Amino acid sequence: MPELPDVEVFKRYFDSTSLHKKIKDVEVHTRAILENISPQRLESSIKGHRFKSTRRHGKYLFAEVTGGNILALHFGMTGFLKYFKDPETDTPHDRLLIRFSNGYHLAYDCQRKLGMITVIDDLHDFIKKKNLGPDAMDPKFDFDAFEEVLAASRGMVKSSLMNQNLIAGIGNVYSDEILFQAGVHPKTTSKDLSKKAKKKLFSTMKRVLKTVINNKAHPEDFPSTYLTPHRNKGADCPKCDGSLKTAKVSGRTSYYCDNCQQRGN
DNA sequence: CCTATAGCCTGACGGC
DNA sequence: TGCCGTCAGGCTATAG
Repeated sequence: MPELPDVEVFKRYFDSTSLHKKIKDVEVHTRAILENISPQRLESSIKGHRFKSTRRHGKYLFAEVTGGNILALHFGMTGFLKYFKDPETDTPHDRLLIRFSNGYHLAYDCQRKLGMITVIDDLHDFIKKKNLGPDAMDPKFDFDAFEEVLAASRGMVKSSLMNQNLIAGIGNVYSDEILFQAGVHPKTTSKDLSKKAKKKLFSTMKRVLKTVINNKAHPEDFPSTYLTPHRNKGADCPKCDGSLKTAKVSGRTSYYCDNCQQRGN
């Protein structure tokens, strides 16, 4: 579930709660969540420092500490952050706990352990190693770049949108939303899209991501024509009289409306 | 080269 | 009541 907009909301939460505070202690509660680093090395990389800035690329969040090390976080599908003071209000699956000297804590919670945490020293090296495509919200990722991505992939357009090596940040839920708002059927093959449809898809992608971020990624606050709050079997289409359908695309359940979303065009 | 699928992981839910 | 199968969807590894 944590896709680009969700992680952007996490970033802002991190910024408003955890920047510039002295890191008193670091506790790794689940070492399986660590990638290529020991609990000891993670601890010594950030302990005694302060977070000075954060960045986001796709679904990854990066927090740089004084001294240069960068804490890299991925949220899998159940990850989130919580800043709190009272230990009673700790989350049930806190895999990493950062204690600040002001008495507050930042927990990284991830029930299903599908997320990951590591420490890196160079952002661009990391992005390169992970073979991540451009961030979907990066202004430099413009229509020409988007068109190249679609031209390079032969499969279904939903698969292209979700492929992190092509575009970083879009997952199952928001690819469905983008396709629904653009009126494109998820099983449309990329090569069947007209120039006009590609342009609409591109501008819709940017607009949907921005709208979701502006609504703090809370589906209940999305515009009434949005699909996301209706992701359950047999739900009514928020735009027409029909009901939503599901189909498997790239092994994921895709929600769509046969009436509102056309193949091709 | 490319895309599709299985599996990791945990908890919720429905059927029997 | 309680057990089992299925599903959720982030990713990687492997099969096609």
